[in-house]
Amino acid sequence: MTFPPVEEQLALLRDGIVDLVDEADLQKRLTESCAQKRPLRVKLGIDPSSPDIHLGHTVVLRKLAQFQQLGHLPIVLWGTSTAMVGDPTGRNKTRPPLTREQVEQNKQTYREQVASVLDMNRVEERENGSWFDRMSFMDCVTLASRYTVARILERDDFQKRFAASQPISVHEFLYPLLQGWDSVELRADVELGGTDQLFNLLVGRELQKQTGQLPQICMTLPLLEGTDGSQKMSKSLGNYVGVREAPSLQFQKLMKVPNTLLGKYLMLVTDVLPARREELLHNQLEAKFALAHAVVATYHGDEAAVACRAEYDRMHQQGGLPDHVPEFVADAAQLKDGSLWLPAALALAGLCSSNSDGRRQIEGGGVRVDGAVVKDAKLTLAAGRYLLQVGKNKAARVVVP
RNA sequence: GGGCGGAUACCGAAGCGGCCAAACGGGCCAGACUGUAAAUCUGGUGGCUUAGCCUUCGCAGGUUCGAAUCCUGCUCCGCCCA
Repeated sequence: MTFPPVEEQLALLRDGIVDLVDEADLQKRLTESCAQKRPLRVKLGIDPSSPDIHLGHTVVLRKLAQFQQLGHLPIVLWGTSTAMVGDPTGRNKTRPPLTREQVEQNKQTYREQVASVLDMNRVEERENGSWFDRMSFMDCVTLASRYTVARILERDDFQKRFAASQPISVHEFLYPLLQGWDSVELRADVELGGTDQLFNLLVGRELQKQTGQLPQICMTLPLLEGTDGSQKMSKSLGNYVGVREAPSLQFQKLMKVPNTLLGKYLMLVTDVLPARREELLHNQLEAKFALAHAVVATYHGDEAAVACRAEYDRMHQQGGLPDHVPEFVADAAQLKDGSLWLPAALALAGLCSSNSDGRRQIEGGGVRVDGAVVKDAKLTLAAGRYLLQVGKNKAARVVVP
């Protein structure tokens, strides 16, 4: 195994990160790794607590992939135990407990999705259940004795919750210790995480020192805001771009990312190099197209990305139609005097959520039939085939028999 | 163990006997403006072929001509004291 020169590795690895504890340590460890031809063990813990991953998750995964490309060994640690405990980081509500089956299932789908970022043939996969499941309660007490309450309370969000008189469960106190113990079990050289993980990562470092290991290097990456531009990307807020979503949906969502976040997105979710990023940002629209292209190309291939761009131009600049316009055939029971009421047609095609919603959209001027804006909510469609559009993005054909 | 407070539409949050399908803010949808977006402005945001009707304010009962608003029980949640 040979590695690129240390300086070159450092330059790449530093890109996009927030905290690095500490840089001198990393440089030293990289130098040793070169000399001994030993890949670094780079740990990323993933709690399979929901079934899909989105671009927010890929930020850290991409950094792990960079280590892999440099010849180091990614360790994907499935938090099968920790997923059941639930990471308290940044939480104000208790998370609903997951069953073992759910965790296992989520792990499988995560695994497939992680494979689009990481070469899964060259990773070490582990599960922390393999050690935590075996620990007795007394083992747990021993682990707990390795850290003090004061030190756990140093943690920012515990402090805030404590100050705000919000509840903190005892098992939440334990979470950082569990995550830290994983590093001991894995003999990690480096651990990656989001900025909100810094505390947990540092606990790992501490526990390794206590057990006579070299303390791991901790590296954090920014949390990615969602497409709304303000809150952290998350499925429950609906501001995410899923890696499994259809190409055109991904493309459209990315075109809605606020301009102020373009640089960040390019840095964190694409391979575009820093110099090129800066160049792109001179023209924000082109930068945005480049971003949308890069992401769609990563998950669906280059061809799909090109097709999305063409579709987007057609829809937004020429008022045209999407590539695939679904067709719905009205049922005889939905007709009155042989025709179909327009709001009902919109609801039938899924363009509106109900007849009432359809009526409002029509009155608001957002509905087109065969390309012409219709403002009469009483309009009915006689037998025939119609193209219905609501806004710029939604279109469907409806056939009235 | 004791005391107190809360549960309202997607979310936050008003309302505290009729004028409440329920203020306001956020989000979301649509329109205008921009080769994108942002910002801004406008309209909309329970259902129903809608000058009207129907179903909603934790759950179940009750009082009243009339209840989101009052009473009783239940469930869940938070805070404080020990």
